[in-house]
Amino acid sequence: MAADPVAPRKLRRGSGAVTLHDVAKLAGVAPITASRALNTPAQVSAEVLKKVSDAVARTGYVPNRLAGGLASTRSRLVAAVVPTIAGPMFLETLQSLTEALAEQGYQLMLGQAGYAADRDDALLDAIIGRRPDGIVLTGILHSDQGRRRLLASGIPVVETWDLTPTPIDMLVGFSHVEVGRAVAAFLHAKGRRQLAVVAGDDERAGRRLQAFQAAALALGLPAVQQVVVPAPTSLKSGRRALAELLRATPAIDAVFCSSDLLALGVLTEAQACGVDVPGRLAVVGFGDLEFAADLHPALTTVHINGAAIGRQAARFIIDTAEGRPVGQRVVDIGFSIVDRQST
Amino acid sequence: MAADPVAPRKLRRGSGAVTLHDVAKLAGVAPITASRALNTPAQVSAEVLKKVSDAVARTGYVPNRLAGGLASTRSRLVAAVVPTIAGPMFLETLQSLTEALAEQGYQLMLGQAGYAADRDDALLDAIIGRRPDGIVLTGILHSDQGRRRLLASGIPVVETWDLTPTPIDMLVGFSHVEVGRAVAAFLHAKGRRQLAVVAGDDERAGRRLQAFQAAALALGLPAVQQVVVPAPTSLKSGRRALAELLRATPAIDAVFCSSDLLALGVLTEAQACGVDVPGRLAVVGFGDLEFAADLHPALTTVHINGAAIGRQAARFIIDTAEGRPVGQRVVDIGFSIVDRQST
DNA sequence: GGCGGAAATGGTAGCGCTATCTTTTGTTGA
DNA sequence: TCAACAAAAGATAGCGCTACCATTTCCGCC
Repeated sequence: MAADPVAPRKLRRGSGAVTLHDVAKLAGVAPITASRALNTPAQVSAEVLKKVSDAVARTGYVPNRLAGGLASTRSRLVAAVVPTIAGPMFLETLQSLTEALAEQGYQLMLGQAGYAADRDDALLDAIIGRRPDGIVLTGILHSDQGRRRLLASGIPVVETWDLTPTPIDMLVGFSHVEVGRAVAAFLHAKGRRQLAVVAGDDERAGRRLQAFQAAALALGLPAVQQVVVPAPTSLKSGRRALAELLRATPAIDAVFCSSDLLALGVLTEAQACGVDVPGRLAVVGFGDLEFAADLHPALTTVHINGAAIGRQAARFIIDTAEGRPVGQRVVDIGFSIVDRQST
Repeated sequence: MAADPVAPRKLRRGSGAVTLHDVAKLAGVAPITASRALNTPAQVSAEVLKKVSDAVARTGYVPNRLAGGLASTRSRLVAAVVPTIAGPMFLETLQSLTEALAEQGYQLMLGQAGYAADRDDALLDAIIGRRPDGIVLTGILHSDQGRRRLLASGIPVVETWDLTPTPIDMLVGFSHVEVGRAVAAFLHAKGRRQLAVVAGDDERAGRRLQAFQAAALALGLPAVQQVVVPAPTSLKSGRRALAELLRATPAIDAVFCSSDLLALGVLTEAQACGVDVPGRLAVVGFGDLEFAADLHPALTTVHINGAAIGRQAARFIIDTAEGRPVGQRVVDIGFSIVDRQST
């Protein structure tokens, strides 16, 4: 065999991985045809389809979606922004979101906004730079400027876990005001009169709290005692808060907590202090986390269908990305009060 | 003004967003210079730097990292695979991983393997297709074939939460066998003799369980009772498991649970049944989740520094991606038993 | 004063894929 | 038989960025 006459300046830059060209060559078709065989198999003859599938199997080819995304301006990436992943509140939403996206070939990128505003900008750069096909906002985006940047980026945005009057784009959530009202009415109907609230220091919990207070007032109840604890909420905060409440106003007969974790803390402290629940004190949580039903006493709480929120958010984004029209851009997923033993 | 003499076939395909070329033009430099001003500012004069920054600010330019990743074969994406995000166990690791990555301009992609093996392949395709600079495995990757594919992909892999004898690549974790042994010795030293285990049905918990049993045997204790519950573990499973244990073997005086959630269930059931903890029954958890310290009684548990695992995993991947040599490729992060009131 | 060499800038050529258009092949009916 | 059209396959030209090489500029120094 003759030696290669030309000594090529081997300026191979690529990753060295199998490319669509390799597959096409092996299958004996043009690259573009191989591309079609993989992406729109209906446009290709059965024979070509087989040759390409075989070539893919033989080479172990995995399409480079960065390249695909660049060429098609569809990255099949979706960003989710949460305050922090450590709080259990949004996990169910994230889980169902990830799953629903994965089923359609989309991948979730996770961004944590933290509970402080100053990282917003860096986070948005990181996200927008990846050109996701959509952004799911769970919990607050702090700055108005951030909202404006998102809008300017042209990326579809789904806000979740809320029902704001002025959504950026699409929205799946429920009314925190309604929750506050409903819980106040619920406790009143159960004969509770001295209501208290333990709420995390975040904007939505604040809205529930205010609505709760207003509703209690409207029902002719005495002033609602309140303790605000730092976000993210924790069992410890709940214990401390109840201790504080009992010290300041021993007569309280119901506590509405802004998370189930807080409620667990309240329950724990009550037990440690010998306060009977629900005899002397009713406790209501928020979120209906998995453990709520099996506590002792089982926790009465506000149930939010977090998984449904995630699925709907995925549907919004995928529909938009695939060019299907999205009819109703605002979905109220509702909530329900699960009446268990703690009230 | 004369009409444009050439009617260009406007085949603008792009996203319409500001590109590096736009910035360069506005700054009056070549695109490549603008690129350097953004990525390696040290290689550029102060004057150019200023012009480019101004142009960026004026246009609101956000670099397209898909294009950058394609050109440089460095996506600055890192994939994390967890069994499910809904279990609280790995959250701390995920959180610190996300943060540590974000600080260096990397973004996390989340993949859920589920507790079943059949989605492995699709998940790997989705991940490998995005050409991440690294993959963090938390919890098991099911199939051996999956491991082989990962290896073949050439992507750096960090396995976490374990200390396997044959790591794929890099590893941050601790020894589950040591945990099992240490807890057995701990309970024995506390005078407990009738040990029991409630363990989730996953491989690592199984290894802790076995080591625990073996150690108990070696210490001359009677056979360890065990209940295996489905993964992911839950409070409910814990309650049921204790009920079952007490029915079958009322004499048990200590329970080692494979998660804090399970331990909370055991504690709850004990309280509901009037079983005194720690008087009659000692309870040990695993994970030291945030709530463990504030339960009543405070939960004795095995502390794992999940945040440290996340940080180390990030360091591994970033060092590898930036071409820095990684010295020690296996890091034993250790564990400790936090002795609180439940034992 | 001019030369070596570093520092700063620019040009070119892709990374691996797909949108768009063009060509070829196959099918049908008048 | 061949125009008329649909289906299948291919050619071309980027997507927006960076690696690599080439060029220019600016010093210091013998």
